[in-house]
Amino acid sequence: MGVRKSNRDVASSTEGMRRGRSTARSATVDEAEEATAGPDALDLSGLNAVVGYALRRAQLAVFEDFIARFATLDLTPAQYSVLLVIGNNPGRKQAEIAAALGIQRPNFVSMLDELERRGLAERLPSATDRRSHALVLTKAGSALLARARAMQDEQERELAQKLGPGGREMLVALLQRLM
Amino acid sequence: MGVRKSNRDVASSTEGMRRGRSTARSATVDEAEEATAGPDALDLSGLNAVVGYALRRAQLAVFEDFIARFATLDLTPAQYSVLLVIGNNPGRKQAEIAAALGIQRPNFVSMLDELERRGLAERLPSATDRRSHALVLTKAGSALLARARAMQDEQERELAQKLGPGGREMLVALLQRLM
DNA sequence: TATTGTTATACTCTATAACTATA
DNA sequence: TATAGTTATAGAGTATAACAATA
Repeated sequence: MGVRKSNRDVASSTEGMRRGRSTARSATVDEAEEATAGPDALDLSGLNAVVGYALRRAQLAVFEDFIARFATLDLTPAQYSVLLVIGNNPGRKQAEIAAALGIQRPNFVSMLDELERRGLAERLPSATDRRSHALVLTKAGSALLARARAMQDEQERELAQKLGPGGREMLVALLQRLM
Repeated sequence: MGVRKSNRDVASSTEGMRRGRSTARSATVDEAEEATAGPDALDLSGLNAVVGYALRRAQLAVFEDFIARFATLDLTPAQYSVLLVIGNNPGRKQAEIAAALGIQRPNFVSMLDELERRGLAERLPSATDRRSHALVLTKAGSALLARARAMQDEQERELAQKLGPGGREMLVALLQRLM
């Protein structure tokens, strides 16, 4: 199972996995066991109780939503994270940014190539080390990042509404403990 | 960014992403903003506050742990989920099992081929429809599933300890709201 | 010697089109 | 005409080895 999908039909991959749609309530107990059973629905109780599986499905759902929103900016989640970290840490070298994001150095090259091609980021020569590149955002990159941040904030607000009062902060705190 | 990794060095991909290691406490507020800052650590505050990013990292960490445990059984998370769903729903056809797991029908074929090759699952002829296959576990498949379940239960217990009193149930309930 | 960025490469996961045999 | 399983294939994401330039 994977996270990033192709750029075609993002929604289809999780279609068979979604069932009941819940709105904001108070978070109390495990509701995984009871499924909105259809006529000949399968028994998925064993899976729904598993933290790892719930994490995977939730992550897919959130990313799917993210990808759909960011399609207008032509940004993937990975590209957004790169712009965000460069923007908050200008002048750092590729290896540092890549490591912070858990991206292999070789794979980071083509990502940067693309961002540079689109005029969003730049590889400046380092003043102290002629091997390394100091990464910065261009004006266009900063502007796009600002728009992306605003869209991301909106998603965060909608997620917070789904999660109920205090739910978002609670979720993030719990997730932090798993890392 | 992706979820499933290659079968070689699973740990390396998230190496650059992990920082502070937290033990069981009570889950209260968002602690994402403060990072265990090293000498010249990067500012990742923007990312750590994002639900989607926290979800991705937590899911990678949990899967990494899962993969390491299940290496002794030579089972991937996907294979485990397939055995589990077939075990709980014997006699269903491929399309049903695949859809329940969010797996594309074409991609499910080779997964079943492998499980059948290892003598864990079987494609029986359907009594009512000569096009479809009724999926069942073999005795060996049921036995392996039992061992896998026990290992998975142990992981769940350890996760519950990391998450603190009521934390696991709370987490699953919150994740359900995102799907 | 070690590190930085890079190229080449391979493997996994995911997705679609199209075929066959049945219904 | 539609469905079940399958084949072939293509695209992302991710991983490693090895190279040149530099430290």
